[in-house]
Amino acid sequence: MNMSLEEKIERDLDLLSRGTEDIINVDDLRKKITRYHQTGQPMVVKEGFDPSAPDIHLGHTVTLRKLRQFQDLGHQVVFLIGDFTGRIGDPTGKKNTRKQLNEEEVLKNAQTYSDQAFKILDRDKTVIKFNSTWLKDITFADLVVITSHFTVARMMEREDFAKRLAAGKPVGLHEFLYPIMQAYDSVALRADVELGGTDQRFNLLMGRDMQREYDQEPQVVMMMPLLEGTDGVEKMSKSLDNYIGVHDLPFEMFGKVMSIPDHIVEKYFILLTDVPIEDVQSLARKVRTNELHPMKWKKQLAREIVTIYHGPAAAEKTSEEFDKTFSKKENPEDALSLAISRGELKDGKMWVVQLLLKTGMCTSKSEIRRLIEQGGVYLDGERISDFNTDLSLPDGTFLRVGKKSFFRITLVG
RNA sequence: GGAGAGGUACCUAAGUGGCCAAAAGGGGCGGACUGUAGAUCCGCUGGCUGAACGCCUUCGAAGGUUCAAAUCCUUCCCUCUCCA
Repeated sequence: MNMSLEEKIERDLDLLSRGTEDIINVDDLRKKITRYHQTGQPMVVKEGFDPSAPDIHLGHTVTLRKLRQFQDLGHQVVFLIGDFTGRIGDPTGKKNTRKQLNEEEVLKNAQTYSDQAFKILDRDKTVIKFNSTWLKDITFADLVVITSHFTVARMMEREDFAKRLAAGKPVGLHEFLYPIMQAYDSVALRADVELGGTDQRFNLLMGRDMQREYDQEPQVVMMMPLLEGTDGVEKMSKSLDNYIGVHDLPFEMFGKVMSIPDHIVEKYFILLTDVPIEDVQSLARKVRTNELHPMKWKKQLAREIVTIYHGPAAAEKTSEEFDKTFSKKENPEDALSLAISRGELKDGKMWVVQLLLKTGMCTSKSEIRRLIEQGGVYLDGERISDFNTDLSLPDGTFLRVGKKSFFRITLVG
């Protein structure tokens, strides 16, 4: 079908705006899109990645998916690895000064990081760059010139710096350099668009300022909302252990999605799935009018997400498995296998505490004893509440620890 | 360089000689319940010992005083505020 130029531009704008929190500014974006359609010159779309946490979770995929949309429309994505800045540690949102990483750690993380990102990005349409390429050669003299464009007051506008200062927390001088370097990256790349979370507002805007200083057209700043983790309150992050990893196994991924509170389900639909926006809204409406049960709603979300990372077959299977395990309380099929060598058994028996230690989920025996006394341990569906019990363990015995951990015992040797 | 405040468990934070393995809240874990790993309620939350209320280690670090130290003293490290 033949679209007019106007229609193409509006279509692109609509698509790219889905789920965004803020775009600074939309007119600039429209101008750049128009130029693309007129001249065929793609936009350079940049996002920087801090390689301090090597595991990608759904929180990261919010902007990655947006980058993918740019790619699908024909634009050039630069996956910028902040190997140089990573050694400083982005102060964004931190209540405390971040620990600095050494070069080796940063590079290793960068590798695993980009590998995982290609679960979402189109590898052929992505350029990977390291910001050390240009930042490492900056001299002290250069730095003086660059930093002279910015004032201390300007730096202190930043909420997290101001807050830390007000709270009597330390702010390292080197942390001022982070936004400056990130802004300089935009100059080095001649970025047309930079993507980031809303927490990146300050850093992203610095890029615009810096580009003006270097007589470049300022980049469009596109901010995506921060994704709450499974607790529904805090930003998804590995350190808070409220994350859903793109590498999580289907069952775990499904379960973690099911553990999010109801109020963020719609947001997850918008930011993490390709379900058309009208459908997302109609589902949410049905939940509000009690036409759709919140649990069913959430199960659909879980299926959508598992489908993206593991395919539709896995999603279907996992969904049934979940019902069996938690709604009907049956033993799940794919429990982790726990190998026990026959030599470790005495008269075919093993002490519970010893067995639990084998699972590797508790490191201290006091913790195990507590777990048992509180009734969190089941063997073949029977609760073991005395830690003095010796258990006979035939091959294939089913061990359940707490709500979510299941083991199938395999005898070896 | 000067003056003052502070560093307590995963986090916030109380405790200023014995009643302190250390209040309270958050988080986490377990149980009950059910709508799911959601909500609510209850319990647990340093380690060791096949378990008694027995031992060991922990309140920035190292020493010291004392029958007894998170608490007092000395030195050191770190942070904040004000002044220069």
